[in-house]
Amino acid sequence: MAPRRLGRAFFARQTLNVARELLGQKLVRLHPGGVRLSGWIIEAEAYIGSDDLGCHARHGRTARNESMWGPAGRAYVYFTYGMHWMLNIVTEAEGFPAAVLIRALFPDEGLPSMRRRRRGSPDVRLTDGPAKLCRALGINRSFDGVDLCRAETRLFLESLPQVDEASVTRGPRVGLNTVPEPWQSVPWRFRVRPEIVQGLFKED
DNA sequence: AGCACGATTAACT
DNA sequence: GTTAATCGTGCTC
Repeated sequence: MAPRRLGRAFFARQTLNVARELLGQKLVRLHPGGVRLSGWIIEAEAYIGSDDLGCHARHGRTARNESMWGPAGRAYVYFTYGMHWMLNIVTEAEGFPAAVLIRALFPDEGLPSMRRRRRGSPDVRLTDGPAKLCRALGINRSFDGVDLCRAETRLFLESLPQVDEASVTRGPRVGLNTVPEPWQSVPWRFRVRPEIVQGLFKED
């Protein structure tokens, strides 16, 4: 049975639901030449609107965060710390700035390419951070604004069964250390339980 | 024009 | 646990 691509309707919903339901879905990067790089999403965070003081949209609409204001199902890719790219997927209605940050993957296809891009990292560290997975998959500025729902894109998501509730943990978002409350502590981070991810690595 | 800092990572004590 | 790396971005002057 051929896997189905996640379409616009999946992303054009409440960001918290999208973030939760992205767990277990497969992120696929099509390499030039047809090689597939992919991994299952195991961690994601919601950033919701310009009132959310942890969200880049708190500055209003700017050149950098423009993609977040666009239609759902596009990539919002930004540069930070002078060296790292981060991948988000835009959610909700066009004109409302919200997105889900993809924070970690369990690597599946294209391991040799990922190892080349992330030279020196063991497989368990290949895609276990938001900047690491962008590096491993070769995601950079050129992906900002790309529509992940179109047939010919080189980046998209494939639909897989939902991760069951018992396998999911929820908590505060990471790295918002100077953000005012309640935004620093709202439980908008979703993860597949670490012990389950460890089990996935052991199966290989 | 200048400045402080970031949705992080790897290396080190 | 602490810190350097490294530069685009948004804010202040």
